Amino acid sequence: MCSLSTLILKFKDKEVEIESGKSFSSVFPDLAFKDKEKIVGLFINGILYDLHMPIKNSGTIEPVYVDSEESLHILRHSTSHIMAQAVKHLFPHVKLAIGPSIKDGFYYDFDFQETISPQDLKQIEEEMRRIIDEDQHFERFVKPRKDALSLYKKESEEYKLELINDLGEEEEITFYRNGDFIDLCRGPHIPSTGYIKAYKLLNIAGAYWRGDERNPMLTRIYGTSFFQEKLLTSYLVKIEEAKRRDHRKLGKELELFSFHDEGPGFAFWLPKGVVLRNILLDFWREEHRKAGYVEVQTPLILKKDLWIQSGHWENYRDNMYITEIDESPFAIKPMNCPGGMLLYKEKIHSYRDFPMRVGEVGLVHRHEKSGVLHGLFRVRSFTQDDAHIFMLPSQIKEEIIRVIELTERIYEVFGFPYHIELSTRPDKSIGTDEQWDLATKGLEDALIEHGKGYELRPKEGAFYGPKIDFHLEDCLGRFHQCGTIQLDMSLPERFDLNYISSKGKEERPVVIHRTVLGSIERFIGILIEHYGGRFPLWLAPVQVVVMPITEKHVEAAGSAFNRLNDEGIRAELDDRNEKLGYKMREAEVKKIPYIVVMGQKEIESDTVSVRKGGGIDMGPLEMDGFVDLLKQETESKKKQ
RNA sequence: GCCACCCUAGCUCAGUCGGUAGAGCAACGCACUCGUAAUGCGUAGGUCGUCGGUUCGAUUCCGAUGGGUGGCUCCA
Repeated sequence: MCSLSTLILKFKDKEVEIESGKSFSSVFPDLAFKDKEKIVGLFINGILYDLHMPIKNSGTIEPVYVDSEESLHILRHSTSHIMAQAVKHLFPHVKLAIGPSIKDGFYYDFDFQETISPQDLKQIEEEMRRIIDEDQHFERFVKPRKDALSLYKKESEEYKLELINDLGEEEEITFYRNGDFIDLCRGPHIPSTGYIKAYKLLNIAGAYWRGDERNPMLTRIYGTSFFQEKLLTSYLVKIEEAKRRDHRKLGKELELFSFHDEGPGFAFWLPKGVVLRNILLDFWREEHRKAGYVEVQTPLILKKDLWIQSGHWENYRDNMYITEIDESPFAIKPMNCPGGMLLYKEKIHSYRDFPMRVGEVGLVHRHEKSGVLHGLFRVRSFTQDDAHIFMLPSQIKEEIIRVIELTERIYEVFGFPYHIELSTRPDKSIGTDEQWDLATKGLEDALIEHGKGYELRPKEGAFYGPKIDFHLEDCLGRFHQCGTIQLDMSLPERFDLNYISSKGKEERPVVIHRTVLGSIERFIGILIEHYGGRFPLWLAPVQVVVMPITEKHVEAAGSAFNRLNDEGIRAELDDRNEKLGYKMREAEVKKIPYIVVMGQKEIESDTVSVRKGGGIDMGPLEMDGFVDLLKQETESKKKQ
């Protein structure tokens, strides 16, 4: 890198010569960009820079305009600085940690001397307003390490000192200044604070310094910002929509499940919730039967010795509930696999049995830390749609592909897009390097052959093997981990599993653990939010409500209800002595798919009046036709 | 587990700068017999999460504890 040389910047078909070390803002007059005031950064050879950075390489440049994804990143990073600046004005003794931009906004971590509560956010926002209105210019500068350290020593900014000390010797130590605020920062930043047209501080949370629970707990303030007020508004509307769809709220309103102080993290299932669970499991069993699975059930409580043998005692004990029976220690199962291993050993297996696909809808209990519990998404007791597949090492790839395909078939019915992650060996694990390499390669090969892309998650595997995880994307763009495929080369060893090979010798089988839905509880939570409580007909706990107009029509409504009931349709009869509008409203609030009205007209014409949930009047239908319609819609598992 | 905040009737929420509480909906009763998102009137319902402290007096202030919410760490 030569600071005195001349650089050549290419933009479209133009070329400009500039002096090395000048910033992009100084290049502007020489390049014919349109809407220059809307440019907040540039790509040079595909790498993002802001307008403050000195140019040190020749290359092709591409402007970054307001409202692109990259520009939002720049904007939000700058907004986090302004928030820190405002906080520093209001709380001069605060210590600064870090303040990056994140997916939907930004945060800054502070070490406050005083406690900060959500009420303080308003005041901070007001101070930010002042800074933004001043339209302070951002300015980038470099400091020698020594100066940078002494600056922060003087101000007792211990976190900043730690950050500088962690920077490599050869790295430049850069700062950004706007107004009276200086922060150690790589950038990029917007040209001036006035670029922030809309911002909002959202919430306060605790966060460990550098994400390590052994470190001090800092105070994190989250916020977001946009280049346009209306984009902030629509973001806030989206948050409101997510609140409306919250499965904890809908679960209560729709009477699906409940939680009680007496069992934190343990869901209670109400009649309608149980209907939903059973429908889901019926569907699951049907798909698994077609895919060649059998189903078993293993006990909830098993002896400690078993958990020692499986490695859970050593690696998973903190998450296990321990109990005692006849003075010997037992544990409630946190996973189904050890029980499954015992079942395998029931008899001698031949290579001809393979692959053996053994499902188990198993209730597991895990002690989760109290702070992580979250509705059905994170509970202490949940039902895994588990299966263990026993097979030859040579069958790994094909079998994993079959599991992926089964998973896809099931997700497709709900209309969930998803992505796949491959997690490799964690620090705390059992098994040899060789086993791990082989298992990881097996998963990798299957993913490559299957052809859908995947993300690599180093060290995120289970303690007994690498895993493939499926992350569903719901209708609000949030991700949820559901299915998982884990290749296990350790349990077969620990349980001394064997099969008789074609050569008549005892050999070690390979085991896959896998789930598709992951946890029935979590999956139902996701379904509730995905559909906003308005389930497609095949899943709806109540499919039809029949309502007579007055007491005179109760009998006719009753026979309509009986007919539906006999046809296997989940119907309810609302024969309360209430006005039609009242009952109608209640059925709509409960998001019932179909409402049947029975009055004089219907009795005379031998029809039923049908209203589709959501307010669509379908007019009078003959009962036979209506039943067919319901059956077809149920059968097709139509998405909405 | 950690940080901040919250906990008042079945639900959603007012309220009390310390003098033992109120609305709407729901429930129940009565009247109305009704045509596609709330008929009217009335009745009942709360030791203000629990325990302790300060105080003449605590739902209110303080402390502990339980549960929840938003995050962090962890995870199906």
